[in-house]
Amino acid sequence: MSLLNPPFSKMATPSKDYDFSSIEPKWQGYWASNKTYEAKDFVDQPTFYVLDMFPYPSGAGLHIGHPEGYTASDALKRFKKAQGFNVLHPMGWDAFGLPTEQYAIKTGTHPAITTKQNVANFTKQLTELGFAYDWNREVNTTDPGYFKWTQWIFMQLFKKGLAYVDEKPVWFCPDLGTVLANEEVLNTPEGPRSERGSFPVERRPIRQWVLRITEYAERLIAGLKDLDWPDSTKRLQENWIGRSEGGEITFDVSGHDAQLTVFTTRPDTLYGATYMVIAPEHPLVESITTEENKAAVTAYQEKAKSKSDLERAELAKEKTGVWTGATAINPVNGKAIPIWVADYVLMTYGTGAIMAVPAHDTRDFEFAKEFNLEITQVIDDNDSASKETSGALMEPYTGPGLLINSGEQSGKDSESAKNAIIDQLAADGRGKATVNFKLRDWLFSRQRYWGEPFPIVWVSKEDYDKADDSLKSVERPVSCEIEGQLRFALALPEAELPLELPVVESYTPSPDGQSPLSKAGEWLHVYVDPQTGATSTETRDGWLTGIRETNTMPQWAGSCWYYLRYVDPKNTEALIDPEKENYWGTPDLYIGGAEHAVLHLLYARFWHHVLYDLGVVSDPEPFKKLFHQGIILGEDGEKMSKSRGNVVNPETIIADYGADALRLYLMFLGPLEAMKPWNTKGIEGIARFLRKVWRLIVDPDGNVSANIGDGQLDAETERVLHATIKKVTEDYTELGFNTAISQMMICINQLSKAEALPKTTVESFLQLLAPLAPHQAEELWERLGNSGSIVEAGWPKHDESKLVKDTVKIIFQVNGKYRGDTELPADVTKDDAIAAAKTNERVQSFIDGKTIKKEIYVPGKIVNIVAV
RNA sequence: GCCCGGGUGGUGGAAUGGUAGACACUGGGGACUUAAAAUCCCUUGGCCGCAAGGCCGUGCGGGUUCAAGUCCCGCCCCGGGUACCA
Repeated sequence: MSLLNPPFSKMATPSKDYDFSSIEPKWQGYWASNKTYEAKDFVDQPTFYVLDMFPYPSGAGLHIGHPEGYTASDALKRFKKAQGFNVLHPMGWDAFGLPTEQYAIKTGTHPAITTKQNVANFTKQLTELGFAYDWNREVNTTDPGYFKWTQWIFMQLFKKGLAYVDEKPVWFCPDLGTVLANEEVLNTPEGPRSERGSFPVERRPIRQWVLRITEYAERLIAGLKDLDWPDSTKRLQENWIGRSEGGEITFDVSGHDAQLTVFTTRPDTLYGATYMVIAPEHPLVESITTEENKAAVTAYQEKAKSKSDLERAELAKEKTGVWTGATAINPVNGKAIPIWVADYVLMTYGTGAIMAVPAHDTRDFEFAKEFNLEITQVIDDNDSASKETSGALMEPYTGPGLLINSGEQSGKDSESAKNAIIDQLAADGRGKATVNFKLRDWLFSRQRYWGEPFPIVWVSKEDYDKADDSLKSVERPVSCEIEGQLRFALALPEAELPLELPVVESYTPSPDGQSPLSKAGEWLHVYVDPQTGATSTETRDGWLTGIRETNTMPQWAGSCWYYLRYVDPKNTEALIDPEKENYWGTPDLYIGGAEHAVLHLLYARFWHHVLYDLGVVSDPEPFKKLFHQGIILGEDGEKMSKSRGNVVNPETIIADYGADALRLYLMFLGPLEAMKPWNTKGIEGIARFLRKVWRLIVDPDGNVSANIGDGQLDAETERVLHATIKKVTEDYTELGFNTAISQMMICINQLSKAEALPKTTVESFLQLLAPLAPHQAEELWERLGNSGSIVEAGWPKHDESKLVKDTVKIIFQVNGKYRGDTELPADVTKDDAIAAAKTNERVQSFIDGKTIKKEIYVPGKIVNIVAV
C-alpha cells in the first residue's frame, strides 16, 4: 500500500477505504472557494448567530481544548444552515497579550510580526479541522481598524465620567524592571516572588486608569435574571458582584474632631459593638494613634504592607492587630470603645473600618478572644449557642433572634431592629441604609507596549480650561499628577482615531515601572488644538501643550465587544451599523470555557450596558444563551500540561485519523459540558465507524455499492432510520453530540444489515452525519451523484408514523422485580396485559400461593403485580 | 470555611420515577489469511449454578413509592471556584 507507513503513524487505513488525507483538503477548499458558509446581511431568512470565544493566537498553536468547543459550534452552524437558517459563525483573534510582548522583549521582533505569523498558523490549523468560518468577517483586536473602535468606546466611557485615574498599588519587580499581573506573582515562604526568575516583588502605587463598573453593579445583577446561562455561572457573577444590604453608622472619636464611619449588615447588633477596627491603610490611623502606641502601630502597618493579599488571607487563622490608644463613642449607648488596627479589615471593602460585635460575628469573636476584649451578647440565641457556666458565649451566635441588652430596642426581633436602629440613627444624621458591593472598580491600564493606546492627552490646568467641552469628561474632570505637575485629561477627537502604537527601541518598561511608551519622545509630546482636539508634533498659534497617556489597555478591552464587530467588521464610519445590528441581534449562542465565567463575561456585559445607554446597541444584554464546554484532561486524568507530558496534539491526531475522526471523537468522549479524559485508544471506535459508513456506500473498487438503489427498506430498518433522524435532530439542538453519535452508530449497524438500501436512506444518514464529519459526508454525497454541498440539501425530517410499532414489549414485574416480558399488540388493554403477565410461568411461580394486593399497568411498558 | 459541580462495570459514558450498564474502548474466544492489517461473529458488572435460573449491585445510612441511579433527609469522598467582603 502506497501510504504505508510513516514511522510514528498509528494509521491503519488503506487509501482504498477512505483517504482522508486527500478528501479533507478537497472539501476545505470547496467550502472556502464557494463561500458555502458566508453569512449574508439582510437575507430574508431566520438568522442564527453562533459565537465562539476567540483565541489568543499563541506561538504554541492550537491545543486540544480549542477544537472541543469549536467543533460543537461548527457542527451546530452546519446543522442550522441545513435547517434553513442564515447562519453567522465568525472567528477572530484576541491578539494583544503578554507572551507576544515578552517574545518581543527577548528577540526584538515587533509583536505585530509575531502576531501575523501566529494568526497564519492558527488559521491553517483551524481550517485543517474543517471549521468553515466566514473569514470575510475575521477580526483582529490588534488591527488599527478594529482598535479604533475599542478606543472609541473608551472615549465614550471617559466622556460619560465612567473612567478616572488613581494611584493603585500594583506588583512591581525591580529585578525584571516590570509590572506584573497578580497571577504572575507567587507566594513563597520568602514572601511574594515573580513567577519568572523568582525575584522579590513589591507593591508600588502607580498611576492607573480605572473604570467605574461599580456604577453598573445593580444593573449587572438585575440583568442576570433573564439570561439563559448555567445557573452556576450566574451565581458566580452574583457572588462576585457581592451585593449586600446594610447601613453606614458614624462614630465619634473621643478627644478628636474626627468621625469613623463603618458599614455593617447587622445594625441590629450595634449595642454589642465593644470595639472598632480600622484597616492598616486607613487614613485616620496617623491622626488618632496616641504617642505611646505610635511605634507599635507603625510597625504593624509596615508589616501589613509587605504582605500579599494571599498571605493576609492565609494567616487569617491567627488574628493580629494593635490598639491605637484611641477610643470611639458608640452612638446608641455612649460607651467608649477602643479603636484597633488589624489587617482582617480590608481598606478596599466598605469604609475600611468596622464596628466589632464579637458576640455575633465569627471574626470579631476570634479577635476579641485573642486580645481579651469585651464580648457583650445582644441577640438572644434561644439557648442554641454553647456557653460556659458563667453564661459567656463559647462561640459567636450569628443567627437571628430577639434583642437583649439593647436599651429601648430590647425585645425587638433582629430583622426589624435593623431598620429601627438605622432609623433611630438617621434622625441625628449618624446613620443611613446603604448597599455595598464586593465588586471593585476595574483597573483598566497596563504599563505595557502591546495593547491599545489610550486616546488621551494630558494638559495643564490652564490649558484644560481653554479646551472645548467636547473633549472633556465634563461632569467629572479627570486629573492627576504627572512628573510633579497637576494635569487634566482630554480625549482625542474621533478623527484622530485610531491612535496607533509608536515604533519604540525597547519593549521593556522603564526601571520605575512606566510603560515603554513613556520613552517614545516624538509620539509622546504633542500640541493640541483647543477647539477640535487635533494634535500635531509642531506647535501652532493658541495650541495647548500636551503629553499622551503612556499606559495601554488590558487584553480584556478588545475582547469586550468583538462579537459586535463581526456583524459589521469593515465599517469605518461606525462601530456597527444599526440596521445590521438589528438584523443579526446578539449571539443566539455563546460557547466558551467556564474560566471566563466572571471577568470576561462581566466586563463585556458592562460595556454592552454602556453601549446600550449610548444607543449603539438595542438590547442591554449581549449574551442571552451561554454554554461552557468542559475541559479535556490528559490520558492520566490530570490537566494537560507540558510539564506533565500528557499533552495531546490535534495535528498528530489529524495526521493519523483525519479531522472528521477527531471531531467525532471529541464529541463522543462525553457530554460537551463535562470534564473528561482523553483516551487515544478510544478513537479507534470512531475510525471504525467512519470506515463502516464509507464501505456501506463505496465498494472495494471505489464504485457506489450495488445494493444502493431504489429498493424498499424493511420495516425495522426504516423504523431505526426515522428514530435516528428524530434523536439526532433533538440532540444536535441541545448540543448532545455524544448521544447523537451513539444513535448514528446504532443506525449504521442496522443499515449494514439491510439487503437493499434506497439511495434516499443513505442520503438522509449522510445529512445527519455531515455536521460532525463534514468532509466524508460531502465526499460520499458527491459520489452518490449529487452536486453542490450537502448542506444545501436541507435537513431530513422523520415520519412519526414510521416509529409506531405494531407490538410492544411489556415487562412483567412481581413486587417491582423483573420476571419476564412478552410482545403484545401496541394497543393492548390493561386487563389483557395483566392477564398475559399472569399466564407467564415465571410470574406464576412468584405469585403462587400469595395474595395479589395490587396490579399496576404502565401503558406500553410494564405490568407490576404486588403479591404478599 | 463558603459557593458550585460530580461519585454508575476494567475504562469513557447511557438511562421522561418503569428491564441499570445504550453506544464505544479494553480484555477473552472464534472465522477469514501463508502471515499480518482490515473485516465479521460470540463473549465481557459480581457471586452461586451443568443448566433453567437465582441472589447482589449506581459513594454511605435512612425515607417516600407498586417501582428510586433518578425524588426527600442526614453523611462521606473527589474535582473546580473563592478567600477574613463586616
